[in-house]
Amino acid sequence: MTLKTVAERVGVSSMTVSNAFSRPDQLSAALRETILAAAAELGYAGPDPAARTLARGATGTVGILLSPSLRYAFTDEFSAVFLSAIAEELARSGLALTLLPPEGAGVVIPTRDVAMDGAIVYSCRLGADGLEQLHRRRLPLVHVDQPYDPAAISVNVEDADGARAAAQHLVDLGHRHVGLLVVDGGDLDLDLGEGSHGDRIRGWRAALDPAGVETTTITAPVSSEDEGADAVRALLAGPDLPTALLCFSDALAAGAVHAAQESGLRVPDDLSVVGFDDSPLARRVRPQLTTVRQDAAAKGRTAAAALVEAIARRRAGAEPEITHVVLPTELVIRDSTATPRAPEPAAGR
Amino acid sequence: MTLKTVAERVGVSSMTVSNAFSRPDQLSAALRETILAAAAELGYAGPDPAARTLARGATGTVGILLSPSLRYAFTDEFSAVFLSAIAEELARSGLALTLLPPEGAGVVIPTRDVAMDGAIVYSCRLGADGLEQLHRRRLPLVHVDQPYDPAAISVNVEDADGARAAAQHLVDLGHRHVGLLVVDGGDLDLDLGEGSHGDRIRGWRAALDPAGVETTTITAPVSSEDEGADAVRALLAGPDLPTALLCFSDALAAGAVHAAQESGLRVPDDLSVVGFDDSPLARRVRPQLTTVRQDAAAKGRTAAAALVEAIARRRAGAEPEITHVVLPTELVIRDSTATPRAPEPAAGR
DNA sequence: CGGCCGTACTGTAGCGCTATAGAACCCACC
DNA sequence: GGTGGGTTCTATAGCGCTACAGTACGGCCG
Repeated sequence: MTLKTVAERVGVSSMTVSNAFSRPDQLSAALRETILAAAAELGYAGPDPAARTLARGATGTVGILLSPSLRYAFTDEFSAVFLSAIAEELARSGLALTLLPPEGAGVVIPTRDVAMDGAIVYSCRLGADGLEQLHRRRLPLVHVDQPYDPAAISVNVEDADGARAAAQHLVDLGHRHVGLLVVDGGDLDLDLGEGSHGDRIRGWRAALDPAGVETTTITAPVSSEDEGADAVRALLAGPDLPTALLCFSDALAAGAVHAAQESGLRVPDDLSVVGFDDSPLARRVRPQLTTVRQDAAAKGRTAAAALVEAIARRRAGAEPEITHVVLPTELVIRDSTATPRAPEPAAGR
Repeated sequence: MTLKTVAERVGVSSMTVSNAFSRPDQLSAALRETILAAAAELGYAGPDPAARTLARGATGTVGILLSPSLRYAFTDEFSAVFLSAIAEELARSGLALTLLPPEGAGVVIPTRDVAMDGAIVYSCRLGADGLEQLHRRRLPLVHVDQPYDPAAISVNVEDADGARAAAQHLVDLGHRHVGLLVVDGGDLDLDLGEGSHGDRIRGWRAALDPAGVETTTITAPVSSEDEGADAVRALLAGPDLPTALLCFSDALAAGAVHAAQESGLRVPDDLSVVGFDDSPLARRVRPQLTTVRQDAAAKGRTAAAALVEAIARRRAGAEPEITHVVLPTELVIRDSTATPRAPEPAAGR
């Protein structure tokens, strides 16, 4: 059941049937109707996508490499908005979005073996297998929240600036001991972390260290409310509590708030909590979270649009245009931060 | 830069190079090393996926058709867990997951034009364009939360039973007027809705109607906390309030709880609220939600596994085996339901 | 020493489609 | 009435790979 089957049935060349499906302006409307009717009657669904892909050199799909786990991307509300914005922007160009498992399991490795027109790389460890395979394929690529690479089209946000503003806010309120709640994928070097992660930590430090603020770093395995709560429970069980907590994400911050409230602390009176992202969650938590706003939907749309353009240039045979977009962040002060309850007379330690 | 380039460089046939990449057991280890080294040196990334797809008849990708909007799938936490379970289960077979925009925008229509080995159809309107295109392609398909179709492999949950149990719980508590908070995609016939949606409504009614309970139906455009809150705010602004609310999802129920609390009502004393799904959200809301539990991860894994098997059978030339899995639901009684505050002396109306 | 098997490699024929160039024909228009 | 220019349809040559059916050869056995 191919183009040829239909062509023979109608008595035209297979090229004409191809045109009936793919380039309607190349034949008369009447003949096209005849052909489409014959195809429908034969149960022919249209040109085989695989063959078309090979002949045209375009797949209609774009990949996204998410790390560390697929689960994180869906669990985190901010990330979910980002993903859906990408998918929707791509849909406007008729492109589907393929989620690429970061590590190939067996003999088939999606990052190497799935046909696609380009890919978005989202907060992946450098050196990850999948990332290297994508690069080797010379696909049009857009990096999002990755460390700066002059050779790669990238979309980032002002992570460091936003984080610094958040930390400065705590310093200004008078906090002298601040907890840092970050994500530990397992073997990241936290203080020299890559991409967003490292930038935020560096941003916090840029405000805290010069002010002589004591810090305590705690980690959650992934960015989720439950993991954030667990990490903070462990912190609260120990001595020498910080008076404020800077969190890598709103999800972690929300978990932190719950854990604090559970153990009888009041937020912000006993513990100030700052999130990051300003996901919808930030306004649902009570008290509403002070956080650093970034626009997930804009980030997704920007990345998708950049990739669509890169693909178009490639197809036109043009040189790729390397662009580096940096979207703004903004400190949003809500109800989860306040002056520390009993300001310590002097710095501890 | 093709197989042939590498073949000529090494001085072997292109078939041998192909084997070096795809069937290591077909050549000596030494030659394979030589070939791989030459490929690396030339910057050859491996066999072109598009050509391989055409020649082998397998793509390494599976589609998922989500409706009504991509956004919903990510926004709803339950659905996010379901999706990530699918993606993870597929990854075990080396398959990637392609998100298919439900309606094609332009000349390229993913459901018709993207190459894939099979697809999962998730809570889609029957008659949706995308759905029909997938069927026409005769792809291995698995339906999830779709209306019963004897010809389609399907995974469903006991929506009606779960919903009936939830409604019966309210009846047993003595509620005589219950609100139904459902999703209105725009033009669904609510009472005869399809798939999960209709089943849940029918389940509620199966307990409420025989007991003579008065019902008020309100709708939210999508299943999200914010939309649920909006819908309930509108309800609360009117007269003749129900004493309990049955919600299509936990997200809607959570929004309902927030809206009720906002306007000074206590849950469950002034208003009982029942969710559906038992997503992680249900335990985060205060009071914790009474809800109908279904296992999102199991549903995702089951659907993915069924599709993988259907693809394998197809590849082996075997007849498809039509299976219909129905996963259990379970009423989970937590803190958001109670006896109505001031039991009306007799039925109203 | 001939026959037979297993391993290692090769040649060819597609997979189903589309790009491109070109053939056939009709319609003006000078 | 010839010529140029549309429009409509066709023939061919790939796209880059893999399945399959070989060929070549070394070793082992009777």
